[in-house]
Amino acid sequence: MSNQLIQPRTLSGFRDFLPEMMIPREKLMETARRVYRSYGFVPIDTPTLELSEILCGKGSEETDRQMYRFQHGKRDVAMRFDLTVPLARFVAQHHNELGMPFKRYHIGNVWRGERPQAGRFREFAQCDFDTIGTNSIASDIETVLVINDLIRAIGFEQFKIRLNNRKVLNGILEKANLAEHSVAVLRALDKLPKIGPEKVRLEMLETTGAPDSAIDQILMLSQISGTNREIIQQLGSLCAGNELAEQGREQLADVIDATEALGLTENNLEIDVSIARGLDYYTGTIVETFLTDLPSFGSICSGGRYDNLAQLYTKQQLPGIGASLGLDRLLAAMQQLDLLPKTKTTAEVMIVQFDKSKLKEYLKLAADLRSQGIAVELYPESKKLNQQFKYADRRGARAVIIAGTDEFAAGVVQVKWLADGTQTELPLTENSTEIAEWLISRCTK
RNA sequence: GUGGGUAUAGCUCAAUUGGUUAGAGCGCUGGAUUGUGAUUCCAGAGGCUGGGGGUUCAAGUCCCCUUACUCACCCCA
Repeated sequence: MSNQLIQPRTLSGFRDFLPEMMIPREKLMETARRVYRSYGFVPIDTPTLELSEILCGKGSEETDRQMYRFQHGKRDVAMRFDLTVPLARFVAQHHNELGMPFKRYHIGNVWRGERPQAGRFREFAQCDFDTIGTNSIASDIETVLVINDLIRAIGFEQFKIRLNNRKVLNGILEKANLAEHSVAVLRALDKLPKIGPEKVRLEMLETTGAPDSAIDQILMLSQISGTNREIIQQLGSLCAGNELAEQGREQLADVIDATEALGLTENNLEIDVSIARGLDYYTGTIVETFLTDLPSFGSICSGGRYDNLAQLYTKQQLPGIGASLGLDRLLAAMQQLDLLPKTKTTAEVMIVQFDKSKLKEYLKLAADLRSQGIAVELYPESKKLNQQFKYADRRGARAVIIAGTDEFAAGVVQVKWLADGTQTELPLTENSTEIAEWLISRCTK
């Protein structure tokens, strides 16, 4: 027998989640679910593994390179790179059963074999929501509203949703006779806030070989500034004469009008004509979302409109729009901003096991409180009180219930509130209702 | 995938120009305290200095490889 131990470790870009990280992580998922459901999105799931021909067909060379892919027996399989391509396969396969329009959300892990960095992992969860089967601008507006609700429900007020429209970009590219270079031009344009107009210009000249005058036309976009309405106005002359661009500009105006009427301000929603996003399938509205306090983390929620989601798998034309919350990136950002609670417990209340002979009474009290909606933990051993208290405190419980010989004789319990150390005596009645009420009134604060 | 930086206890960091047995704070376990956490005092556990190889009388320290993290690209949640 070898006594050589295997060093416990995880693959680069893959992580363990300890309880204090997993508790807020699950809470984020619950928040996302709640917000999505409030708009009528319904949950689906798809396999993490698919045939490579399903996942690789659509992507660029870059996504193919990042895909985890292997042979299993005779099959060539791959791990999903995002949740959108599986959705395309899913709706192509099931659209008769689903009916259109179809609004789904999907929370799941995806895998990308790229170099990890802060907020960038090789395995991470995405929380997608999409509306399939409609071109209505109402869906574009709702997509922005969902993102706004979602980020606020998570607890942020300092964030910026950046809005743009690919029709504006593509229309202006057409006007400048640069349509054939759209990928290179948009890729360079996307870097505008990061590297500035001069470097963007150089990159465009280098990659396209287009004349200065054409590049200048594109770079007019970098001159645009002001309020959302001013930007729309300034876009007027840039878009003039190109149907696609004008259509895009109108859609931008529609989204701004509607969301403004519902109370979204420029603090949280801003047109940014330089953003281009995922260069493969977006065709209309595009959005990305940044935390004001951590802009370098990149977008935590991005998406956009596409004309034909499932064209690889069906002849049905399926337009749609959706976005994806980068749950693990957001979690990493919150950790860096020290916004995560330190709690290591899921029970707000702990009962100490004071008197071993009263185990049944403790179990009954715990069951009573649970049935009234309180998460309760009974300390598993009848150890010294100070150790039991220490456990409750270290894990982040809010209250401890103590019942010893004296209390049982008097028909009461002591409830200690750990934050301030105060102790309250409450009657131990048939269903522990008074104790439950007291705890509920304190714990919800 | 390309290029730079870093790696010492669970965490944050020490350790003369290479020189005895690698230290501290926090955290963890127990005790002081058999009816009370967070404060105080005491004790203990925890390190093949990320892993492997090399130079040297001698390596945490110098060299090479590797792995992980990190930053910039690429791309993107």
